[in-house]
Amino acid sequence: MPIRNSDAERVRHISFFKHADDSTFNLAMNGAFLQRFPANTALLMEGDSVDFLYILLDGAVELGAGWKSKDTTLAILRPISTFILAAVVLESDALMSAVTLDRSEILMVPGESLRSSMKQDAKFGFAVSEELAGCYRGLVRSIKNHKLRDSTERLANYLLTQRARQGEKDEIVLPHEKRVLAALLGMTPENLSRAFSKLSDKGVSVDGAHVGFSNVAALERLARPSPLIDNHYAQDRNTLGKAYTERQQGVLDQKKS
Amino acid sequence: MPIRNSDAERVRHISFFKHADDSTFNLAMNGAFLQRFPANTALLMEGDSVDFLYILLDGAVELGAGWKSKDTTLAILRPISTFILAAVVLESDALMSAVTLDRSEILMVPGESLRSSMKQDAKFGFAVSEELAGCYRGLVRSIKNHKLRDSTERLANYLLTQRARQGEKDEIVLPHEKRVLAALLGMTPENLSRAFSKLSDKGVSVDGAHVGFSNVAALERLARPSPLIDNHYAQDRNTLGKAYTERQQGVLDQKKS
DNA sequence: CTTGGCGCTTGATAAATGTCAAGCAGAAAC
DNA sequence: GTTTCTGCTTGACATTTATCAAGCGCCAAG
Repeated sequence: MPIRNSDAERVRHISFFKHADDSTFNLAMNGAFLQRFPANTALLMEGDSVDFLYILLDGAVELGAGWKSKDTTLAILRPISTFILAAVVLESDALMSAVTLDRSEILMVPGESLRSSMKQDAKFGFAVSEELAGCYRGLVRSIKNHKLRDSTERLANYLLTQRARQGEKDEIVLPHEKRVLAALLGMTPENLSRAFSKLSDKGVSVDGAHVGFSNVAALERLARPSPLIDNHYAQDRNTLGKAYTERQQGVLDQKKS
Repeated sequence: MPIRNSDAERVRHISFFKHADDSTFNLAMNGAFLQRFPANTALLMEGDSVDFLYILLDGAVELGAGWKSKDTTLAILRPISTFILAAVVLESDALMSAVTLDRSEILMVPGESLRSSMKQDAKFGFAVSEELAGCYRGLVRSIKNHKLRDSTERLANYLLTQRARQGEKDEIVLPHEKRVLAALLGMTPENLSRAFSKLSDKGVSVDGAHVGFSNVAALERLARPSPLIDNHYAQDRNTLGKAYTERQQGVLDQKKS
């Protein structure tokens, strides 16, 4: 069943699709369809072959991985995000699992349609390259965060990043359960609790999913955020894709001025 | 000074360049030049703006990062490898530093030449997309390795990967100093020593840079290698690029058979 | 040949993090 | 309204990893 125009239009002007002319866009959307999933649905398991590019239009998705009896969370996606782009471009198996955290709407775009339109339209292909480059840079920041900071520093920087994304207010709402945040930051739930406690003397207070800040300067002195690791962009810029949010040219200079 | 044909020819049939026809290749190489650096030369620092794609033709390069007073190694490159591809495609600043470990020959390809040739030739652009996808997948494996395994498990898996790359012999040669390996694996040099000691009862012996294996089955039982984290490809396939080495479609099935 | 420097190993100790258990609060199910 | 379940916090203890120091061996410089 061909995709309804209204569903495809939801991504017409987001991320790398905005660089496609109408014929390229229609070629890319050939065979695409919208699917709705309840919460806690496994969309993909590690090692699965991948035939679709997934575009999260509503809800939340957790990308994860496991080994022996350990699991971890590699990313938590919010609308509008694409995922499994690298595996689709390379026609490879998935290296991550994907599970819905909330009830979600996902646009499934056939891999072959995307690859064909990239090979046919160099400008569109270049835009997808930029998106892949942005995804790569996001992962470089993530591994730097893990290798260079301890667990309290990772939490402190996470909170400052969320605060930037949620409008620089004195209170934010954690976008998911704390055990998911613990897995994302690479620690056990018990240690996330202890890390929040450590931050209480930097003015951080917690009430369920609500986190308050009363001494941002002290928190920043501990966190030492760096534009080379942390990416403080506003949340409503998420739909612009990783190519946009990860470009940041000259950002060291911007920070200094 | 234009690049000598003989220098450009060194990359004519490697990695994504092999997908370029002659005119696209010449456009990509427009303004390229070969440079030789002694060991321990800083090629790039984190935050530097990037104007060239670097291609390591000979020697070794360490990609690293620091924060506060901590440093880590993110990758160690062997010939023939490209690096800083994502920053060039996205026209962004470098998120990693690059330093030669040995005396090295590096081909510098202007970023604008590469981007122009990608935009002009969709097939070549697609090949660069595949390379970026491969680089991304390599980083996914790396972060999974760090988040899911302890330091002894990371060393054990590193050794098995090196053994696969060096021809499945009973002895390998570590390709760089142990303190660099320690930084790559995310531990201090003292802990690398202790991890090697822990592996001695799995048949691992060390004599300088030489590592011997006398009980590979025992080592594999501890290491539990997984094709979803580890990439056992032969070293002479390195010149084929990350798109090739990271594709691995259906590899779970291959491993089982 | 001698001296100095560097890489590495080992020991002792400190810090960070994980594991296990218990209890509380709130929400969901009955 | 009651019961059950889940997420989270806190305590106690174990394990992993880092830090600091000392010493050895080898290589480079003089």
